[in-house]
Formats: sequence, structure tokens, C-alpha cells
Amino acid sequence: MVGKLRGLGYKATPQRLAVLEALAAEQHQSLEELRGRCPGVGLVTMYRTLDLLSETGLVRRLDLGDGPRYELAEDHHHHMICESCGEVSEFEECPVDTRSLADLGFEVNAHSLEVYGRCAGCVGGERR
Amino acid sequence: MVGKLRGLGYKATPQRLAVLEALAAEQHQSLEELRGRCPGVGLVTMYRTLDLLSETGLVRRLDLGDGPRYELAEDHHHHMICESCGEVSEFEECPVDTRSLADLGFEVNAHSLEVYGRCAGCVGGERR
DNA sequence: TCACTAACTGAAAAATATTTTCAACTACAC
DNA sequence: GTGTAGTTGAAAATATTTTTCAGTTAGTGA
Repeated sequence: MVGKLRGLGYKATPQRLAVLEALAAEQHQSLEELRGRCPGVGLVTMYRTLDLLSETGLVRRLDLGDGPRYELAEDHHHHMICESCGEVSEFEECPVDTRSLADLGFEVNAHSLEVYGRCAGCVGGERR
Repeated sequence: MVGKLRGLGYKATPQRLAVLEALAAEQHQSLEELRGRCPGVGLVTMYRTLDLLSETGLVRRLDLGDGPRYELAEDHHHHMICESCGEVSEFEECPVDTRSLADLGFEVNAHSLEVYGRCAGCVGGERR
């Protein structure tokens, strides 16, 4: 991580390391959540660092319907979004097979899947 | 569409119909793009309508890294995002099999897949 | 180890984006 | 038609993001 930053000619400052550590704590956090984990980092630097990390591809910004959120760019990442209670959870097992995309000439580096539906709790309780 | 709105107790106003029509013209549009297609609709109403449509599940807001965008909530939708040139395209063939999620008790209604990599043009031209 | 420099930071200000308020308007049920 | 709850748009308020700029610092090379 740090190596990648330096390799691209960027400095590994304490602020950047703090943001990376905050990102590692949990996936899809909001700016405010990240700020809570980086008390020493100024607001402007948060924005700039997240921009920088997004540009280098280390971080991805996404919006699952509740405002911008950030997460470390993993090779593949899977979200399950409950349309009843709004809960966003993650799951490991990968139901995606991107091999067919090679036929379109696209070189696949990573993917992100969002599944919308109703979580076990809402299905069980028949909550609307 | 209109029926669904009315069924939920909402009125089918010309503004809402205009926004729905604008959404139908193209997927993942920004607010400004949608505004361009709805000259008669005020800015506040745009925001309110998109909120309303998102709540009813007709529309989904997403952020692929370049700010919020909106699209009609299709059952499944697949984006291909080129990390070199930033182009976002869509593809039809579905490389996702969500059947395994039933084991987790999750009831799947729809999904959205984002594939990150390099598009045919960038791979061919070796553009960085 | 030290000095140099390009890169970086934070506070304030500016610019943008989004939400709230409220009086006037309208779709639609009766 | 009439009544009314729901809807709209303009202005104001608020929130979010970006820019500016003077001061600081990581990392390089001597």
C-alpha cells in the first residue's frame, strides 16, 4: 500500500496512513465515519486523500443509495442491500463469472456486485 | 410505472412523468443530464422526484466514481468501467448467478454489477 | 546528518450541491 | 364541478466539496 503510493511519486504522510488504516477497519464507510477514525486529519485532507487514493485505484467511492461511501478496492466485493430495512451487508462467496467479458475485449481487473432484495430478518418477520 | 405510483398514493404529475421519460432515455445519467431532458421541471422538483422514485424502488442512485447518477431499477444491470479512460458502458449478458444467496436467507429481487478494468480501446492502444 | 525542494497540510474563503420553507397550484376522488 | 391532500417552484437555509495560500514536512542526495 505504502509502497504503491511511493512508487507513484506520492509521499507516505501520517495523514495518508491514518486514512488508509481507517479504511481498513470497515468497508463502505461514509466520510463522517472515516473522520471519526482519523481525529488528527483535517477535513480538506480527508477529501484530498480520498481523491488521491481513488485515482491510484486503491480506493473506490460508491453510493448504494445513502450518500457517498468509500472502501478499499478489493478484487471482488459483494454487497447485499435490504430494500426493507436498508441494511447493507457483505458476503464472501463470489457468484460472478467474468470470463465471458474477455470476448468483448475488456480486460477485467476487479468487480463489485450489489444484490438488492430482502434480508433474512425482514423475510422472516415479514416486515415491509 | 404510472400505475405503481398511483397505487402507492402518489399523483402522476406531468413533472414526474417527464422525469421518468428522461430516465428512460439513457441509463446512469447525472442530475444535470436529466435536467437537460426535463426543461420544464424545477430543480427542487427534480431532487424530490428522484428521491421519491428511489424510495418506491423504481429508480436507483449510484456512484461509479464520478458523482451521483440515476437509473431505472432494472432487474439486473451490468456496467463496465474502464479505469484508463473512465468510459462507462453497459453489457447485456449476465455473468451473475445469485441462487446461492438463497442459502443465506436473502430474497433476491435485483442486482447490479460493476466490472472494473480496461476497455477494448485502451487495451488495444495501450493507453495508460 | 543536514539541507533542499517538491509535495503536502490545514484554516479560511469560495463555490456547489442539496434540503427546507411556505404560499400558490393541481390531480383526482367523490 | 368541488374539496382536499398532495405537489410545485422560488427563495432561503444548510450541507458538502473545492480552492487558495502561507506554512510545514517527507524523502532525496550531498
